[in-house]
Amino acid sequence: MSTRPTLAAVAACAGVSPSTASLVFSGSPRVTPSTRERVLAAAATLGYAGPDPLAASLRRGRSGVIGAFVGERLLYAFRDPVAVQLLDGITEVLGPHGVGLLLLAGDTGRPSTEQIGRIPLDAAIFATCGLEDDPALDQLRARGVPLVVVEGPVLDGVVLIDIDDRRGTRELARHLHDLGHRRVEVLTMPLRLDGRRGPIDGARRARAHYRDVRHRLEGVEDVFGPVPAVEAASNAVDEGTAAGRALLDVPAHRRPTAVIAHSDMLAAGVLQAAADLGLRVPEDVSVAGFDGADLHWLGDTRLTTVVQPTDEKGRAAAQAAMDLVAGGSPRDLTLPVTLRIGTTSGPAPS
Amino acid sequence: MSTRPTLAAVAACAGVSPSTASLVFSGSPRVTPSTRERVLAAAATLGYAGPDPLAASLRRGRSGVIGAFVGERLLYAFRDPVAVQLLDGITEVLGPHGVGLLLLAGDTGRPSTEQIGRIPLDAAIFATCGLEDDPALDQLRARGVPLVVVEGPVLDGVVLIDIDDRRGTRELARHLHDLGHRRVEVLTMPLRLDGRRGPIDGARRARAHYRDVRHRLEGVEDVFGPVPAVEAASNAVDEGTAAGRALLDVPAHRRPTAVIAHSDMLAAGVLQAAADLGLRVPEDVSVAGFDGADLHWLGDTRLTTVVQPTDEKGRAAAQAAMDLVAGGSPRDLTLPVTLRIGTTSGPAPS
DNA sequence: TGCTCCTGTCGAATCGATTCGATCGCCGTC
DNA sequence: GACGGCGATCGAATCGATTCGACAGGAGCA
Repeated sequence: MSTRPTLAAVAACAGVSPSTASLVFSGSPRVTPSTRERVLAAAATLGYAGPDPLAASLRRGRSGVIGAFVGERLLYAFRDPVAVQLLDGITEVLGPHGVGLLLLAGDTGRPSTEQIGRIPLDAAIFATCGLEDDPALDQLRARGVPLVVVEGPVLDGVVLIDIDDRRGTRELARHLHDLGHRRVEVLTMPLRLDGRRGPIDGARRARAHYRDVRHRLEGVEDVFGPVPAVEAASNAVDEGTAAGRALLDVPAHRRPTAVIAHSDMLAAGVLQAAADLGLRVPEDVSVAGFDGADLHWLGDTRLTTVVQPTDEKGRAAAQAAMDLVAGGSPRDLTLPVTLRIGTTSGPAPS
Repeated sequence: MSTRPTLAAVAACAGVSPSTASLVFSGSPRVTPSTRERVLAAAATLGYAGPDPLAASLRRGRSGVIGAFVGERLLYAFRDPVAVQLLDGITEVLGPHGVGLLLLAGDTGRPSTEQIGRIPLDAAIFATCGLEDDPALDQLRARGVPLVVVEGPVLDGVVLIDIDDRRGTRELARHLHDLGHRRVEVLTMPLRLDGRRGPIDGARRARAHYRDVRHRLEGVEDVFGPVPAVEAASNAVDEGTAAGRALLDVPAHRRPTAVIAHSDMLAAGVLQAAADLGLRVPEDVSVAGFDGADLHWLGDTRLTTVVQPTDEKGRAAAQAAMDLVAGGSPRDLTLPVTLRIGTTSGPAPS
């Protein structure tokens, strides 16, 4: 009662050696049915529910836990359909392997360096926080934990799962260019997580933390050349609305004819802002996004966007992590994106 | 290079015993600064990044990981703002304690009984899946893992964090009754996760898996007596829309004057259905929800709802789990809810 | 009957750290 | 000068299972 029985106790009770008992619980076929039954009976008698995962993990050298870092506090990270879908893709692969997913949120100020050192992880996936100088990342590297980053920094010995951000926004930009748009503005996701919003200058851009943001900007510039860009403080709909209002609530001759947002969430906000200002989409202004998330509350409006294979990205990341744990050395991967033209882009107003 | 250094190696290199080295890494004040430095220097030389969490866990008897069960597949569970907020509340407490949150989703058919047995958990929280006969729950109980259930079944030795569902819907029902409503219908969350939807009969109701659903139904009946109820197949907006259409698309004299949904998500769907049918809310029909989630896409519409302290619920569950791990015996808890009257409830049409 | 081969079971080492009680040396005090 | 006390360090047991190589006994074959 006071303490849970051990495998050794079960073995003793069944009159076999601990090794044999262990074989039974690991489902080895090399143990006689009668012996197996005797051990299981002893286990039932003693109320033994199977080997202690901690001890087994130590011996095996693996804990069966893979960590996923999401940059922000959970509450905000999970408002982002892309983050959720990514995690879903990850669990889809991990689950059947009997591997658990541990969430690590960089919420409470200090990114819990303490915590990271104390938790048994077989590998870690940097899911939505591709910082280039994340201390948590460094620490895990030092500990020798296999690492996978999703759209993160390029680092030695770290597997990178990427998407072709730049090509995506380039095609999108070309689409808008073909429609006659010349006055285009970009609304980006945060360059750093410091709550800043507003126009992006060179200095700010140079200090960008996130590679994907840079790439999505470059794709647009491949077509339009230098383009005014505005930064949102977070990837949230109301951020998009606020930024959209600032972009669109100007005299018509100075108003952009198209707004390219770096995410569907932000684009949805811009649509809202346009509606608030009485602007028609796409007649008065075209709006485009990125991600291909299905934002059900948009109703019949189909956003013009760059569709990325988010779930595939999650699965690939998880698979890479599993491979690393198994001792393999999976290769970096860049997944393709596709342009999806919806009802929010049209010819530039004359 | 081939294998990571151990604490013993560091100790040897520093010329101290393993025990002393261990003291250094656990930050004990009882070790001389010069010794400490020597050990740390040796660690740096060998590239030792701190004690192996697995070994430490085994010795300590704790892994620093707490599991959270979310019933459905992640993708669906996280569409529910309540689930997300609950998890956020949990991490809010766990994070500062250096404890990680492991997500366990009952996704892939078999609820991964295998997985549960292999993962080192200090405690588990059943977050959004209060099944009364969950095999995972039984297994964890057998293993002696401390358990907390949120709005789940009442079980011996399991801490229950609850909210006052029944009182909440009772007050809501009284509000509607006071407004003159007499023809009221209820739209419930799933009674079981079997994908069934439609009117609920006695047999179905008797086989309900979820206590909170029952309680929310009883609260309404406390005021209105037996009331027709319809079940949604999941807690999703479009489920609410489908059910709402079925409820409202009938001749006016048979149409309910008020629909009480068991969640804000479902209520949002009903609002959508009403809009689709050209019904005004609340002039033609009143709609109420439950949760107090802020569904930003509702715009200016403020849903009449029962507000539950979701984050507080998460924090309480996490705190209880921490207490259990520490050897305490936290008490069950029932948190209060409050009625919030919005713009979607008004006098019954005559 | 004797030898080999195979199968089921056992012993013992191992995974890597933590921790309690013991020890050793040093300083202060009587 | 001897002894008490205290603080830093060390030894060794322990956490609970896994696993490899050894071993014993029975079956098959010559």
